[in-house]
Amino acid sequence: MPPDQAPDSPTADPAIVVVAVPTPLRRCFDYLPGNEQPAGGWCCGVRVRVTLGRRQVVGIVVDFRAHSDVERHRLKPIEALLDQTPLPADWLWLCRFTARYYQHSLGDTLANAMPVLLRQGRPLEARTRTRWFATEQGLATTAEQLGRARRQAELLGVLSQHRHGLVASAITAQGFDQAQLRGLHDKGLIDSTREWLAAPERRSGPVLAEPSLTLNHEQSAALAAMHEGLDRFHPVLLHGVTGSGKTEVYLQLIEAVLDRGRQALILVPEIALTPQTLERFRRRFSVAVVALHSGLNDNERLDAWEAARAGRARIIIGTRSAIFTPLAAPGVIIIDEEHDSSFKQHEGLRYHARDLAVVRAQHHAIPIVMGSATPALETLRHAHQGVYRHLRLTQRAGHARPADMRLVDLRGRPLRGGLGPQAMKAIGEQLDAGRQVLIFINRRGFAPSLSCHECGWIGECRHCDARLTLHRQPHQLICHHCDTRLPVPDACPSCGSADLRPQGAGTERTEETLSEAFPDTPVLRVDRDTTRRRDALEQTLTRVRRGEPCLLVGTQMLAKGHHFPHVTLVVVVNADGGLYSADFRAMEHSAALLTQVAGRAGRASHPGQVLIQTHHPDDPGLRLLIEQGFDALAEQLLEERRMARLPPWRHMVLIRAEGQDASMLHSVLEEGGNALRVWLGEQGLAVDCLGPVPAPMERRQTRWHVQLMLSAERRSALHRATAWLDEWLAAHPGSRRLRYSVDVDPQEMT
DNA sequence: AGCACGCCGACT
DNA sequence: GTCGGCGTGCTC
Repeated sequence: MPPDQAPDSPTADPAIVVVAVPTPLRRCFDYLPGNEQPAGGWCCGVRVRVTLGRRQVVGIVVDFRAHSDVERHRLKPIEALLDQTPLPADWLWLCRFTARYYQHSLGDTLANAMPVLLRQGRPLEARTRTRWFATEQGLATTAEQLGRARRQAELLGVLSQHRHGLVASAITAQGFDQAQLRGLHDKGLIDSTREWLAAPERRSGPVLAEPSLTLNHEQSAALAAMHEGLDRFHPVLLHGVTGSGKTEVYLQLIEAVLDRGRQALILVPEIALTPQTLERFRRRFSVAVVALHSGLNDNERLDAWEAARAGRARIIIGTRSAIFTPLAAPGVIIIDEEHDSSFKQHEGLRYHARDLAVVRAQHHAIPIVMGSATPALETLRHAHQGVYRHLRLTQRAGHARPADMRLVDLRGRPLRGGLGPQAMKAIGEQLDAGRQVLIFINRRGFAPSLSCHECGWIGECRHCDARLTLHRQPHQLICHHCDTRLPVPDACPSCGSADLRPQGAGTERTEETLSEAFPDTPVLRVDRDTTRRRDALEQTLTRVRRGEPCLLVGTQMLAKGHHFPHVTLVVVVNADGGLYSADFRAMEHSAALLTQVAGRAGRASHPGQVLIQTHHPDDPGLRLLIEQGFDALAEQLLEERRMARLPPWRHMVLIRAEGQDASMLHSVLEEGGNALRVWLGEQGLAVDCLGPVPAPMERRQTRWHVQLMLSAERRSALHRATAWLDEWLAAHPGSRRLRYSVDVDPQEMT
C-alpha cells in the first residue's frame, strides 16, 4: 500500500526518504537522503533522481521514515534533487487517492498525471518570450530624426503601430535583426517585457469580454441553485435536454467563480474539444483560457500545466486527463456530457475522470456540475438519493420541439445499403423539399460481415472468436482484433453457393447506395476514416451549416455536440447493436446515443423526425425510449439493474487476465477465485466472486482472455477483496506466465 | 515496466 | 565460434 498520511510540511533531517518510482510495482522504495537538501527542508512532492536497478529514474518523495525494513547496505542514496519546492499538494493528494482507489502503482499514477517533461526531470518552469514596444519617446520620434538608420526607423514605425507591441519572433519574421532592436533600445525609443507563452494575459478589470445571454426561467433557477453552493462541496447534476442551453448556464456560473478570483476546470469528451468550443469561452471571458488537448506538444503541455498551477490560467478546458491539472485557486469543476465513456481510461491506469472530479471537488470544498441530456445511471442514482442536487432543463431554446421518434420494422424488407424502403422514401421526400438528412450508423458492436444467403455461413477469424469485417477498399475481410486480412471469397467456403451478401452495413456501403439512389445530392461521410485530417470535419460541417440539401452519413462523431438546424430527418440505420449484447450497459449507451442523435435535428419551424430501423420493433426498451423518452427508460433500466444486482446498485471490480496457455490461465484464476472465496468466508465479507469466465472476446491475437468479476454493495469490502486477490496473484508462481490488470468500476465487460 | 542474466538455435 | 531469441528474476 502506498503511504497515506505523509507530512506535507518540511521534515528536518529524515533518515529514510520514501520515493514513488515509475514502475508498475505497487510499493514505494526507500532511499537515503544523499548530499543535497532542499532549501525549505524535505517535503513530500519533491522530485528526485534515483537509481532503480541499473537505471536512473525520476521519482517523487512521498514519505519519510526513521527506519527501513531494507538492510542498510542495500539502500541507495538519492542522486539528485530536482525541485526546490514540491509539486502542488492538491495534485499529490489526488494522485494518492487515485492510486489507492484504482489499486494502481503510485509511482505510475504520478507519472501518468504529470506532463512528460516533468517526468523526464525538466524544471517546473513555463517558457517566456520577449515582447518589444515603442516607448513614449519612441512614439514621439519621427523617421527623419533617426537619420541614416533607415531600418531602425522602419522598425520603430512598425512597433509604433502595435499598441501592445510585438513578440521578438514576429519582429525577426519581418526581416529585422537584433542589432536594430539594440540600437533603438539604446536610444530609449523601445523597451521590452517578458511574457508567458501560455496564459500571458494579465488584464485586470471585468472578467466578461462580451455580455451574457438572457436565461430562461429554468436556466435562471438552475443558476440560482448553483450560486448557493459556490463556497462548499456542492455536486449538481444539470439534467438538460439537448438544446436546453446548458453551456450558457456553465458560462454564467464560471463568471461568478472568476469574480471571486478563482479558477474553473472544465472537462469535455474527447471529440467535443473543438476550436468552436474553445472560441465560445475565449470570446466570453477576458481571462486567460488554456486548453489541454491531444494536439499540444510536450512544451505546450508543460506551459499549460504550469499556468494552471501558478493561477495565471483562469479557465482550464481539457479531456479526461485534464482532471490531473493542478489548480492554484480551484473554484468549480464542470463535466460536460458526464455520461460520455471517454472519461474512463481503458488501459493502464483505468481511472474515471468524472468520478475523480467529484472526489477532487469534495477535497477542495468547491461545486461540481455534471451536465448531460442522458445522464449515466450511476449519476442518476446519486441524484435520486439526494447525494447530487438534481437540476433539470426541459425546454429547448427557440421553442424547438423535440424530434418525433419512430421505429421502422426491418424484418422481411429488402435492404439497400442497410436502408429499408420506408427510410428511402422518407429520405427522398425530404430531399425533394430541399432539406438535409442525417443517416446515423451505430457501429457499436456492429460491423458488416460477409454471410452466405444459402447456408448462413459467416466469415470468421481463424485466430479470434470474432467475425471478419468486410471492407470495400481494400476489398478484403479484416479481423478488427488481430488485423488478419483475407481476400473476399467468390463462393461460400461451406456450401459453394455464389450468393454471398454483406450482412449489416458500414458507412461505405450506405454512402455508395445513397449516391446511386440520389445522384443529384451530395453525400457527405463523417467517420474516423474521413476526418483523420485535422480540418476535414470542420470543412464538412461548414458545408452542412450553409443549408444546401445534402445527405450526411456518419457514426458517433455526428451524434455529439454539433447541431444541424437544416436537418429535418434522422435515420438510424440499425438500433439492434445495443439490444442483445453481453454488456449490461449496452442498452443504456445505445439509448443515450439515439437520444443524442435525435437531438441533432430540427428547429422551431421544422421539427425533426427520427426513423429508427430495427429487427426488434417490439423490444420493450426501444418502445419505452421512443414513446416516453430517455428518462423513463433510464428509470426502467435502473430497476432492472437493481433486480439483477448490477451497478449502480452494486460496485464492481474486474480482474482481467491474459496469457498464451489457456489451461494454465484458467487454472490460476480458478485457484485464485477459490482461495478468495474461502478468505471472504473467513473474513465475513459480503463480496461476490464470479468466474473465471472467458472474456466476451475470448481469443484475440492468439492470447486468451479470462476474467474474474468481483461485486459488492460496499466499496470498502470490495476494495479489501481486490487487494487480497491482487496480492495472491502477485505471489502465485503461475502469475509470471500471465498478465493481469485490475479494473475498478469497469465500463465495458470486454 | 525496464533491464539484466542465461541458456539454446542459425549465421557472418 | 558469435548474434539474438525470450524465459526468469529483481528493482530500495
